[in-house]
Amino acid sequence: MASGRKKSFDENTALNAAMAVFWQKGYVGATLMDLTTRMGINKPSMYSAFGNKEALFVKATQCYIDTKMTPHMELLFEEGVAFKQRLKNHMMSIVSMQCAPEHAKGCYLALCQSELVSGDIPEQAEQILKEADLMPSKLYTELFKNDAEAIALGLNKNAEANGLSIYTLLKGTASMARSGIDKSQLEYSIDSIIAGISIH
Amino acid sequence: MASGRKKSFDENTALNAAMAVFWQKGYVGATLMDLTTRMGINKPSMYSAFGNKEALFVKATQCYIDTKMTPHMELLFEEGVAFKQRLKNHMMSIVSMQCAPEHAKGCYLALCQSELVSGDIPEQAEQILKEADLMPSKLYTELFKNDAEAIALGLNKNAEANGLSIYTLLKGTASMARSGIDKSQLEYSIDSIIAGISIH
DNA sequence: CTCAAATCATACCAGTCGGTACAATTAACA
DNA sequence: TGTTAATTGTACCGACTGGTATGATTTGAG
Repeated sequence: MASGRKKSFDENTALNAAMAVFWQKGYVGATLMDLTTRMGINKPSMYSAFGNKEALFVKATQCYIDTKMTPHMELLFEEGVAFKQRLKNHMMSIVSMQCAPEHAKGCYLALCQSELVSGDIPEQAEQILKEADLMPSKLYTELFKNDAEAIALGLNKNAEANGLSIYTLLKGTASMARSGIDKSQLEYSIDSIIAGISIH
Repeated sequence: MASGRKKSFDENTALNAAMAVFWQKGYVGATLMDLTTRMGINKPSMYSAFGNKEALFVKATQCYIDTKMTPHMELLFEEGVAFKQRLKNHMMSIVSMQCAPEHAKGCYLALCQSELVSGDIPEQAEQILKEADLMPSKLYTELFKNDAEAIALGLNKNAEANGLSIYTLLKGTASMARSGIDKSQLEYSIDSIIAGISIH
């Protein structure tokens, strides 16, 4: 069975490039020209490797979740670290990424989720974005509800509200980071608010 | 001097409709079709009345600042109201707008500012968006720095950091609101964080 | 009533959008 | 070394983008 010409690009490398473009321009704003140029391939290669723009976006988004988002989440459950410190490590780690110079500022997901209201986002893209938005909410709530230390501090009483406060703050830093604010100033805000975390 | 046919639409009404479209879709996402349809006019009428898409956007944005943003700012300086209460009134008023059902959820400015990173926003649109982003930062900082009550509370020591914390939180509620969260839950977050406002 | 000025609707412009047909190129197997 | 399967580059598709030229319509002033 003769099997043909070799692929001249690495799919994973190309996917990371696509992720960077969506991170910068969102779903609608990213054109196939933007994508294929930065991926270093041309349209037919992209379509044969990923399907279409929507499928590429879904894969790029999943790649973001797996490689960028998940590592921050694991900091929340690190053993031998105090509850508040875990929370702080988690948030600082996220803020650091939001301000990193290697890619677009802010949060890939927050940016693309803001496009959902337009009604111009295709179905599967919408689905993964909505799921990704619910995930941290649930995770924070469960953390506040089940963590032994959090229970001892009485933070489990308002687990959901406390979780939403954390999430709200991080969405705020994402937005501020996208506007180009310094990392140090966001860290200072996080520090302040964590310090006063009665939370209630 | 004969002077012709009457305009069949009200410019201000049309401008408000355009504002609603940009609020929903951002600058790039809002097409002339979207705009003219919701404005109830056709393209030549739009171009003769407003210039082009960019000029329409600048006017719509200025309209947003004047009619939507400014009123919230005045709550910060209301006489006979305690400092923390003014801050709370201000934030609650903004959150209420971010969740209002009459128009798109979230913040018009935060949405369009997030498009700046793409590099696809024309010059004058970019300028007004950047100015509008700096304004609240300055205003909060000055409030913390100069308000008699804030000085008495020692909040003037970290005026800039405190101001940025407020702004960060409100950008967060804007993002959460856009995702469709309930107003009551955001109010709860604001309440909690204002309560613990040592701020430091 | 006439005529000039302003707005209206239609139809069009070049450029770009996401997506593809097709043929030239490349490589592994027989 | 052919043969065949896969990838590549080019050139194209209809639909839609922001923006306009044009002529019909409507108005007020003389």
